[in-house]
Amino acid sequence: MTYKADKAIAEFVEQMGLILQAEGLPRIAGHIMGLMIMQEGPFSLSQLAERLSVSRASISTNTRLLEDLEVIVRTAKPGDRQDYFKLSPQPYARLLRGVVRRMRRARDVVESTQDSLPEGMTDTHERLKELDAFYEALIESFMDVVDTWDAERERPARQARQSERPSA
Amino acid sequence: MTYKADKAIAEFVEQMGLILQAEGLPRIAGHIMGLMIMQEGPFSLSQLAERLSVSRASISTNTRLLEDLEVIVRTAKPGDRQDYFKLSPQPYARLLRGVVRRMRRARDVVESTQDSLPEGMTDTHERLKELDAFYEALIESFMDVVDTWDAERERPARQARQSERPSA
DNA sequence: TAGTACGTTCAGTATTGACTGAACAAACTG
DNA sequence: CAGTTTGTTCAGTCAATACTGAACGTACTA
Repeated sequence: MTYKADKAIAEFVEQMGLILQAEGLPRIAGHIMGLMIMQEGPFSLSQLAERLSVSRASISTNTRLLEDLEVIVRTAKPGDRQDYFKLSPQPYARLLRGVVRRMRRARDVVESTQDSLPEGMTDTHERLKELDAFYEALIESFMDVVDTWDAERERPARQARQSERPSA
Repeated sequence: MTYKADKAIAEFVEQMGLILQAEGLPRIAGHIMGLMIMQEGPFSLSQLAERLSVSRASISTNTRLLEDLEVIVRTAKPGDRQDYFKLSPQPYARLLRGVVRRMRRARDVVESTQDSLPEGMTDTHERLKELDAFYEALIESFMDVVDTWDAERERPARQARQSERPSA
């Protein structure tokens, strides 16, 4: 019964749009990512536009965005001039790396404030120190998750079989 | 030299506005939080409005938001009808709890999709399983950070001295 | 070379939501 | 009771930005 599948796919694509949107990304980027989770692809730009009922311009900008975030990769088919897109091998870990970058920048703000603040303000320095320590713990914790994920990726595990190894 | 301090404070308040905004919260919420990190307060609603040069309406809605997120607490001064606000004891850990809640909802989407998807789609199920495992690892990692923070809070440490114990 | 397919970019539109001013309700003061 | 003070809420405005259609540049094809 393929109707049930279609409905589940449509629902998931829609929800991923909302989830990514809550993370500050365009909704369509979430739709693209959601679709690629549900169906491996690869998809051409035109296919994505038609499948998601949005303009090719939107697909172009959002695929480039996801490409910059290293969530998807652009591939080619022999004898076909179109660009094709599919999920990159470890899309979630790569996405998380971007989050870590953002948190590092936030931490930089805290630390530069610590530097430029007069010594006398002891209480303020303590609160900043606490915030800095919090960021440190969080970043470290994130990196742990990413590293664990990458380690798992070393041995071509069952959970990511096809097209996993870059030098196939 | 208090000019240097004022400049550092203004800069930090502004930056916290941008950081919180990047996390999907209103900029003014970041300003409030930033100010309270730099100066302990407590601040009345009117004080915040004047200090940050925004309307009292904005302060009202944003203090309520931060209150819901458990980042700040509303207090009272004897013989003063105004509400006063200051950072809650472990504001960052509490904020993180909200993030965890959001991620749990996202994970729910993944799992309900797994349930409603026909068994036959093996590859899709594997990708969803990977995403689910990723969320699981992330949530667990977050909870670890929060728990560690809370444990540290148990013994009234040096890094959070005044007004730390609820039953003073 | 002209023609076509493909992806990108740019100006314009539409939507979202942050912020404001004003009206309002509740609690206090004389 | 009338008059303040305080916080909330609501309609309206404004700014940010996601998305579209059209124009453009490039590369392939006949």
